[in-house]
Amino acid sequence: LTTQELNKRMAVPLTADCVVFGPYEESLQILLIERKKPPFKGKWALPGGFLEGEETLEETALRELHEETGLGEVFLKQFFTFSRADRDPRGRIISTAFYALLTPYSHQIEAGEDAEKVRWWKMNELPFLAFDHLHIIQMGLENLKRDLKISPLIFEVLPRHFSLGQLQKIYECILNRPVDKRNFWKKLQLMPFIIKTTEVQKGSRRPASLYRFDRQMYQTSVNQGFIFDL
Amino acid sequence: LTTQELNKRMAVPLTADCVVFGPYEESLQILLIERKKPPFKGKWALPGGFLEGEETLEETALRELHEETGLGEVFLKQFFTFSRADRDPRGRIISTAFYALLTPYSHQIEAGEDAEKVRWWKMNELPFLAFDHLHIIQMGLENLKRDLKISPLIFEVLPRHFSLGQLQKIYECILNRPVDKRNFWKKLQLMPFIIKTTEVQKGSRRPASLYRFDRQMYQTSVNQGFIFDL
DNA sequence: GCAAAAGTGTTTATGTTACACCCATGT
DNA sequence: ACATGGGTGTAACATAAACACTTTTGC
Repeated sequence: LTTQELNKRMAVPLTADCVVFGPYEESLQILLIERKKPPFKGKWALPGGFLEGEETLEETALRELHEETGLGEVFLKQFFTFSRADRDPRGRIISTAFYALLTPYSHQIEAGEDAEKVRWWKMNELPFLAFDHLHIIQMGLENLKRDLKISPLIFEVLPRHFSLGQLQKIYECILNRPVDKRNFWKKLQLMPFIIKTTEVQKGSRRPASLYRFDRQMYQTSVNQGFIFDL
Repeated sequence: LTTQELNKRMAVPLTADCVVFGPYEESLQILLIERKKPPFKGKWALPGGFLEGEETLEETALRELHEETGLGEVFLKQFFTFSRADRDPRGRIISTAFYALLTPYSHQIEAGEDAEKVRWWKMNELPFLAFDHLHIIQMGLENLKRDLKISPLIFEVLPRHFSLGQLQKIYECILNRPVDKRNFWKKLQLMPFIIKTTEVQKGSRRPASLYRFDRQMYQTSVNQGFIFDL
């Protein structure tokens, strides 16, 4: 094999990085870890790590997220592969990025082996970020917003039974703008896969009816030509 | 370094593969090459190849497309990275896929070094495809259709000056359904960045007015809140 | 009884769909 | 003259946006 032939099969270490969005109250938050090792030791970064064994990148992302933050059973969506040669000071490392969506304080988080700390940061108060992770976050948010409008992503964030108020708050906080309650509720109630349960949510003030998202009914609707749009 | 440590930096060869769409007359076509070498020697596949040197994957895609098919100056969009361990019989190879859009017979194509032949195939008459390339094509088409609706992609396919009839035909052939002429034209004429030139297209029958897409005006419109939607 | 979130309809404006004929040219 | 694609407007319909008050509970 000539040098050129070898070059053509140049092998590159790959990582999967996760932009975990946690909408909470008024602001969208992101889960970051503080790096324990160089490079960028002590700096904040996206959870993620190297591809291992026979895994797909999707599996890498899930595993690393679990190892570094304790999160499991999370919805992940691949959105871009970052390949600039100078994006990592250790040398050439290519990263495939995923975003996740969950309710922050209903999941336990715990710093894993490679992380000094883990915590939620508000989108508009982010610290200095390692590598090109700020850029990755920005692209992740753009993709999330676009996908949210045309696919029933939002139900991944919610508990199995949820109130329409909860749903609306999450939506508002991701899109970062207020939404008219009546119009929003109307739209949802016209979706045949949003089903009112007999349960109510007690606790704060007037109890709210709880709804559930019926995945199977959603599939049926889509097959019959339903186009999701919020 | 322990085996595990080495494992964590497992390096993988990367390829960039291109799904080149060429809408023409009634049908959407895809550019394929016939492979000159094993594996899948003599079978049809997407143009693409290995990442080299300091390139980004975007640069790899452009270069390989040029080397294998003769195409240059093409609009490319990254849409997914395929990472199943068994997707390539040579071993673990990960591929980042791009789609491109162009008018087929206004570009010269020519089989390069690694290709026996290059030719356009109709979407609904595809031959047996190497690797997971059929799957890649399907995902590429889904992404193309989605992007086409909300971004001014279609102007990448057209010559600098184009008639609304040309535009409509391409649109119909990608979406694979007829479109109402008057409604379609109305929408376009309301876009401030679709500008009528003084030129006309002679040749066939009644001459058609030619329009151009003003990229700068498009940016201005978007900044002022314009939301592209066709 | 008061604060706080749940719940509910109607009107207006806007955008989308459906639809058919004349025009300018080449052959 | 005729065949071909270019070019144009309106009415019906559907969807989206604006808007405010009553209800139920916990404190």
